[in-house]
Amino acid sequence: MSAQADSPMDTEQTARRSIGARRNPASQEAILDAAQAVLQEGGIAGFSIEAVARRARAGKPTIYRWWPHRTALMLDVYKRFKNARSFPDSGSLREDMISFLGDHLLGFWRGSLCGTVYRAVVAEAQTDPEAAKVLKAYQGERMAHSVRMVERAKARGEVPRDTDGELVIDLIVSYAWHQLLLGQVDEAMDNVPAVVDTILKGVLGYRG
Amino acid sequence: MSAQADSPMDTEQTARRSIGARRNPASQEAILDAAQAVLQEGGIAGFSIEAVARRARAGKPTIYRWWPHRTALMLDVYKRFKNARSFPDSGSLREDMISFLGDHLLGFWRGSLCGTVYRAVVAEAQTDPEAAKVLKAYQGERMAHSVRMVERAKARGEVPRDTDGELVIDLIVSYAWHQLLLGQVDEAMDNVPAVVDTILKGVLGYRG
DNA sequence: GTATATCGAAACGAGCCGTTTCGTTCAAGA
DNA sequence: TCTTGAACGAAACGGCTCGTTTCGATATAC
Repeated sequence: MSAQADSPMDTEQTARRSIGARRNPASQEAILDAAQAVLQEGGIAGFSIEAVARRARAGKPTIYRWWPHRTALMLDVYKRFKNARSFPDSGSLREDMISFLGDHLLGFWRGSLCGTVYRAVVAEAQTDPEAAKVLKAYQGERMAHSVRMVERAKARGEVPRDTDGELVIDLIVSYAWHQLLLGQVDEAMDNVPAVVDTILKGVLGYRG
Repeated sequence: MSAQADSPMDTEQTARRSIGARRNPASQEAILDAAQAVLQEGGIAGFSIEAVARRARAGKPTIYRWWPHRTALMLDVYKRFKNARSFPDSGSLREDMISFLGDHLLGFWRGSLCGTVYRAVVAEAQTDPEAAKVLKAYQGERMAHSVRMVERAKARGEVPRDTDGELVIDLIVSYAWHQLLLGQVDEAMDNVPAVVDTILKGVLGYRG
């Protein structure tokens, strides 16, 4: 996260100008930095093209030229966070799930302040159908990766072959979303093992 | 739902005036009707106090006087839907949970078009901290009611006394939220029994 | 009879929207 | 070498919604 290393203010000291008949990478960087800063500070509420342009010392037309919707800009910010994080593979489904929920989802959102950005994206998807489509596609892609956790457990004989892996992942992700959207990520960290155990073993002592 | 019976247009024909030094119920009704119509037609995107006031033929100050935030107005619209629905009490926790998830949450959101309103409320809570507080309070209130489902099961000896009822409810609600916010309520209906069974019994055949 | 609180209407300044115009900068191509 | 053309930041545009204020009319409560 290069943006984390630098102070939020020093996106650029000298005024940027055109570098000829091609896109200026410095401007692109500065705009993304500014968008990230604005999102993290004010959430989606304070996120406006005007604010981003001011902060980046860029012209509004420059932003509109390269990002058709403000959702596209937000998603680009989010993708900068989405670094290559390898999925857990501890040899135990329970450990994998705990790491997935506590580390990959909740911990990641909390630690990198990326949760704020993600909340904004989810909120935007409730408004803009285009954003909804992009988010849904992203979720599908993540699901395809996450479900391997369960597939590996099947291969180990840890769970039966006919286990619905997508349902298991979905329950975990749903819990994480719910806590994120209610602003309870910190508190939710404590419940991680209990959530995983409930999904794996159900309500202990349940007599159906 | 009286608002469903009437045409969306005929909130009032004659202009409403003050009826003295007290709140005008007709105006309150007209504003809620208008807010509901605007939300259902345009989602949160087209929802503005101006639009509601125009449609209700009401003054903006009248709205601001009685609803401190637009979120409060949206939530009031939602509550009009949610009223007078008794929680399931079938004598079986599994049946209660299936009814809760499939009927009370997903089915309700789908059937009454109320899901659109709720999505808007959740999205708004990502923007406005005040809205987030209101929504969180509402969730807490609902949780207090929902958790009785589990308490009754404890009384029947269906689950142990030390079962974490809030966690069980939370997992159900989280799943419903996730599907709602991704616009997958219809598809989610098919998974209701599987979700409930997973929460109650875990992954069948899991060998931890 | 008077005080008081409500109502709808209209207008306010502020902010952001998305677009257009303008002068500058410089790579690409003739 | 010289011209073309795209990208840049700055500024301004008309239009919209915001939340607030002012206003005259209304009718209850005291």
